[in-house]
Amino acid sequence: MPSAKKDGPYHHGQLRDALLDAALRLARERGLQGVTLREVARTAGVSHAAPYHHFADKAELVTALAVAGFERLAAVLRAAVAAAPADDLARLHAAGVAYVGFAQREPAAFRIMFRPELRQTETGSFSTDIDAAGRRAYQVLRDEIARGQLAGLVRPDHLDALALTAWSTMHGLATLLIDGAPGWTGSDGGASSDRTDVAARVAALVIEGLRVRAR
Amino acid sequence: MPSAKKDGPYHHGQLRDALLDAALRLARERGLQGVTLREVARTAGVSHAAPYHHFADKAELVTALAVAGFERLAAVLRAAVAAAPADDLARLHAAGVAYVGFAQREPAAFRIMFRPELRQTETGSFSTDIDAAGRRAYQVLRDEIARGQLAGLVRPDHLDALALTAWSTMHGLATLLIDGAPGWTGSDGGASSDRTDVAARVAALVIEGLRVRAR
DNA sequence: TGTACATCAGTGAACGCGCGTTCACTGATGTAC
DNA sequence: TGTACATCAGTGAACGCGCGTTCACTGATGTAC
Repeated sequence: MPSAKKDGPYHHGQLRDALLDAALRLARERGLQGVTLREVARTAGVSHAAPYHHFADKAELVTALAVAGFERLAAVLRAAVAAAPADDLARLHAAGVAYVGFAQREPAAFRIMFRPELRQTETGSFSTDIDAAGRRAYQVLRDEIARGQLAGLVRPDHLDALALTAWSTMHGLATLLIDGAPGWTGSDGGASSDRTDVAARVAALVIEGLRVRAR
Repeated sequence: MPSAKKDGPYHHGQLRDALLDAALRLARERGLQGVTLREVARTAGVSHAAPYHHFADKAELVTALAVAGFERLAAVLRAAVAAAPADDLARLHAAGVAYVGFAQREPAAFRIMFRPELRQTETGSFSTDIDAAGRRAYQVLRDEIARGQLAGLVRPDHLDALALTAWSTMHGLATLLIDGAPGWTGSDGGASSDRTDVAARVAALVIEGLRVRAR
């Protein structure tokens, strides 16, 4: 037990970040309904009123968490694309696999990012911040498909229809894998290596559908 | 104001069903966090302790809601398949479009069905009932793909990999459409007819990927 | 056809709980002179 | 280098709230004889 935590200074210094960390940890360990403002403060070692010096209310804290999640996702996708060879549609495939990998590595963040009640304000509109952060992640996928079209590998259909198809597939797979798909039992009964394989197979199949017919 | 409701008999008679109806209505109108046992009872016009004569606890009520949802989904998919022509892969396409249509018509039920915290018991295992009901819905999709393989239209890959790809795509599209996809703005800016079109286009594209290459 | 009685399906008060938020406060920090 | 003072970032008590669940109860129903 670190006494530094008990005897810490009156001013925390990094409380905003510490609260976000604590909230994410709670989401991971106890699920989304375990993320309460009071418990977040407790976890960060601070009184339950302290967060109000950094966030207007609970919604603002959770929104910040979602924005940070989308930024990490975009970074993961960009890294995957950059690491893959430029030939054929390997980069698009890598982005798809990375999307599912992110969801599997950070299921709590992934759920927060797409939970509608966390994105809608009381008036029913959407948080601009989350929308912008989401756009930056979507853009990575979209750009790779556009690149594929220029290279003559992807059919010249409407770009957003193609991108939405690819996104839907990987998004659906990610949610089914992390939330459990009722009624679906993996072919191999859940071998541990199965999951990354499954993302690669699914990504390959959906890319087949986007590909131009005549090679 | 129907006096029949005020002067109703002491015994309700259909309380179990009335509670499920009330819960679904609340989910529709106020979101999932608006579904509390007390409010459900209030909506059904009954005291807050009455539900305990029909459900062991809140989780049991919500589980029943999820099971009913999967049963309706399976029925919708079967109907769509039955109504479509048997040629080519029209039936598979119809099932895909119907899946998204169900989610759009019943977003509240759809969310309940796939909410993991509603399916997991305290011990971490899954509700057998929900799993069985989910399997019946999945089976419709799976059967159509198997049929496509027999007809030589779908590639002879592992059946569950193909079915998971199709399911993932339509499931992902459904969730992105009903929960809002951060950063995605539909090409047409959200024309009302766009949504059913988009499901048809996406379904067609993913089916392309499942199709055998050499015709 | 009546009556006794078990069972079923409601009621309403009460329990303990943790939540989000507000408020007056206090200790620490930094800046002007 | 010191001192006054504004500002910042914490504290802890308190607010009102609605929740899930339990309990002793009571009214209604159905069955045996």
